Amino acid sequence: MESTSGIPLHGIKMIKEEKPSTKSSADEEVALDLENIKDDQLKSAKAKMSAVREENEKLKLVLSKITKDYQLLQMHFKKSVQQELPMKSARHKEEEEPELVYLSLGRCGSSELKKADSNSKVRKEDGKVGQGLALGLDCRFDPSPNSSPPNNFNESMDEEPTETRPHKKSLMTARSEDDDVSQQNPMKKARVSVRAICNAPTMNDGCQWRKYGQKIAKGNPCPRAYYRCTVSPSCPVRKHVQRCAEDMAVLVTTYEGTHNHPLPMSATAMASTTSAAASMLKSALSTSNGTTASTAAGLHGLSNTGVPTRQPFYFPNSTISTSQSHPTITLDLTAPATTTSHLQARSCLDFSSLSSPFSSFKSNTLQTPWGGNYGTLLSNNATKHVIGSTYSGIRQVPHHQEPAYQQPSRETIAAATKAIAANPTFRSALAAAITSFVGNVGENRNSV
DNA sequence: CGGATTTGACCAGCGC
DNA sequence: GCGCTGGTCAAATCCG
Repeated sequence: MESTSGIPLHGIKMIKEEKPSTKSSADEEVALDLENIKDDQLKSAKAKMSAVREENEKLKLVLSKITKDYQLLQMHFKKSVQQELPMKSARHKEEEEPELVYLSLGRCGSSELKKADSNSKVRKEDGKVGQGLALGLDCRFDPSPNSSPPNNFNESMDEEPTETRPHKKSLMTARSEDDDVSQQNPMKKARVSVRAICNAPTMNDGCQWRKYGQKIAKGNPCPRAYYRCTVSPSCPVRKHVQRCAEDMAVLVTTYEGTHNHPLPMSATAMASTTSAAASMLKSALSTSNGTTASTAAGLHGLSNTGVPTRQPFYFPNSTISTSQSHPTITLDLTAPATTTSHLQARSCLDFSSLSSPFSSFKSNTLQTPWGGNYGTLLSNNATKHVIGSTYSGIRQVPHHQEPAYQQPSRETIAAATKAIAANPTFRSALAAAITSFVGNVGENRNSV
């Protein structure tokens, strides 16, 4: 609170200035002057205090609202999960699928699981059965009480086996094991590609990466750089970065895999987003029989037939492709989103800037870990606004005008919760984001 | 000196 | 089977 600290200092300074000038005057005059000065200071201080109190009350209201909404979402989440369980089990019986639904970034597709199961006898020997296959690359809904929520990397890591990255010679054997799975699966690891304007050689997503290769790809004069996550030696996440041939300012970052370790706050935004996108990609492909290009229509909550699906997950300017058997969802952040009026400038991504999601709290705009704001989140068209070009810490260049926080109407909240409840992928991503968000509220308030 | 980066070589998958 | 391409490895090099 700079304003509060500034007032008394100014007052002290005034007193110091006044004292020597009244030295020769009568003591009464001095006393009167001092009293007047003190009164003025007191009044201004009181005014400031009341203003601060008001602001504090506002913040409290906002916080309580967030907490309520969070609890509401949690309730909806639990309810819908309970409701979906019988539906899912019925659906699985139809498709002869295993009970677990794997929404994974590349591994553990249902068919893959079956094949993996067939190989389980072999794999049991080295104790990597099942779980080894799950190795942090999936987000799943598991009816068992021990299951972790999807997209929650911290928790998912806890239940995963701690696999150390095989080095050098052992790498080959490990890769061959991995290949056993991938060779059996025609659909390779899902990828999330992010196109964004970025001047830096790589997009700062808050994670630690080590470059392990560079290659000139076909049809692009710019070399493609290959990175792997070095936060944890066993982390399977890779990314490759390449400038767009058509527009050198556009940086295309493609992520593959899911972190199997706790992420710094600054990195969770991107990880959650890519994971959610990958999960949605998976579901989008499954609804379109896994063939190419469900396209943006599917991402806007419509199936290829134009009929609304159960996926109101919204990624504007996004496309799906399955080139080279790699299902890839591309999030294009270079073009302005049609639904986000206040974020139409070309964006330069810096996900690491999200370490302080409440940076704009002063203006009553609640910054979410996506870099969007809570006002937008619960404004009209709530489901449309949540994830789009507003997501994931977009740093606007030039600085965008921050929208004022709008009190969401009941209908809006109802619509938002309905939409959220309808989509498990969105739910999980939102829950993770809100969890971190609410956590930050607490931290911030404690630190003040 | 240790870690990160560079870069040529190698391997696997895919299409013809 | 062969060539092309993407992806990875690992020795050499760079850098703090």
